[in-house]
Amino acid sequence: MVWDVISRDGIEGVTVRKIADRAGVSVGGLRHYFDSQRGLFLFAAKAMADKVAARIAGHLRGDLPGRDRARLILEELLPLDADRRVDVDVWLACMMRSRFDESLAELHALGLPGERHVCRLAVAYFCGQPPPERNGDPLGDAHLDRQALRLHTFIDGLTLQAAMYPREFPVDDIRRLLDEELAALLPDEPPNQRPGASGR
Amino acid sequence: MVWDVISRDGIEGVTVRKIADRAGVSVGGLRHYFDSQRGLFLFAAKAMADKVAARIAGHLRGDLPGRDRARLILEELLPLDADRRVDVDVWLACMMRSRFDESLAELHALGLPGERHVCRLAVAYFCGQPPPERNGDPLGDAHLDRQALRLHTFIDGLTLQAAMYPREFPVDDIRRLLDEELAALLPDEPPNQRPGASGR
DNA sequence: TCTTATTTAGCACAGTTGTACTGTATAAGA
DNA sequence: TCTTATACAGTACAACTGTGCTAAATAAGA
Repeated sequence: MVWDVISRDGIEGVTVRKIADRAGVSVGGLRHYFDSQRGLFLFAAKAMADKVAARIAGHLRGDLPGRDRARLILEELLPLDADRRVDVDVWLACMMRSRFDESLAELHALGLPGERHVCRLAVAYFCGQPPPERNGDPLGDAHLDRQALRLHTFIDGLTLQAAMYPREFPVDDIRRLLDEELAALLPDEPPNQRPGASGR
Repeated sequence: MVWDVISRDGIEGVTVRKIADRAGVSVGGLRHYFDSQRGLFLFAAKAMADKVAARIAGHLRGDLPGRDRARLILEELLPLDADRRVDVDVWLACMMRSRFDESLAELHALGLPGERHVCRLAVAYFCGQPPPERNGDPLGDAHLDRQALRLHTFIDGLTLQAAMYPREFPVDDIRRLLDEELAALLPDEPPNQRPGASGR
């Protein structure tokens, strides 16, 4: 689909003909479903976002220890396997393009708040706090909310670096970096006690 | 120049005609200096990298308190004014494209190590440690080097977020987030003490 | 002055892109 | 059966792209 093309050739390689070829139809056939390229693009991007959101929602059900659940949630944002690598490539490309392409404004508006909410969810589960209800709600504990935002920024950076330099960021390293960051940001002791002593 | 076009219309808006228009020459005139579009692109990208590197090198001279010097260095990587916003836009666009455009492999290869070295420099100055000499050298203190890599990832994330959502990241907030991260990552205690115990 | 090299302009050309349009199967309903 | 709506294929076209080529302007040297 569109995703593979973006992930393989970059977002500039997305042409109606290439997509039609890959989908096994003709350009006219494609146009029957999408009246314009922007429609196709928006559909693909939203479908991808929905897919990731569904995977995350799947981790909200069932009963796991909070920290495991938090890790599973956050790992959906990282390029830890072929699927998620494609997701990240598409996501970054769409975010980049949405800065200049007005037709992707909808995606742009949902991107940052969506990720932020996911990070808040993860932090809440990690610390055994009640998760925020609606999308923009901050965490009850102000300090914890700040840590959630720091985590968000860190994850965005890690995503970017790992996506751009996959050779320098093998999967195990990404997981380890995430774990270390979680341990440093949210030490499992009463918060006014010395938070050092993280694994060394 | 090329930079303005990238920053205004995105990297996909970079065409020889638009650049020639903006530069006040004709397409033929441009071609006299750059035999191909890739040459032009590479030149612009390297010139931008050199400009930023020169600004950072300027902060290495003179004598300032280590922490101020560290902040000045790191702030060169963040979109804190119009110039640096353009730099960041161009840099992100080039990094993105260099994943698929083989002619930018040189840039790609220098991107991550360069940023990493800058972060190591900043951390060294911030903590009064001897700065690394050559580009790939890690910090002497292994823990400090890990913190430098964490800082690097955080800064990449902050850069990305601030570049994509300038409205949600006013300059003062970016500065504050950087300061908070520095304070959290590198608490100002005697260096042989356990890291952590950041006052709260 | 004439000669020559450099710099710039303008145009042509082939290739690619998004999109509109026409025709043709296929399936369903009456 | 005929009718009709849907799902495609194929093509045409205008716009735009990078690049090559030719010619003119300009500067410099002798």
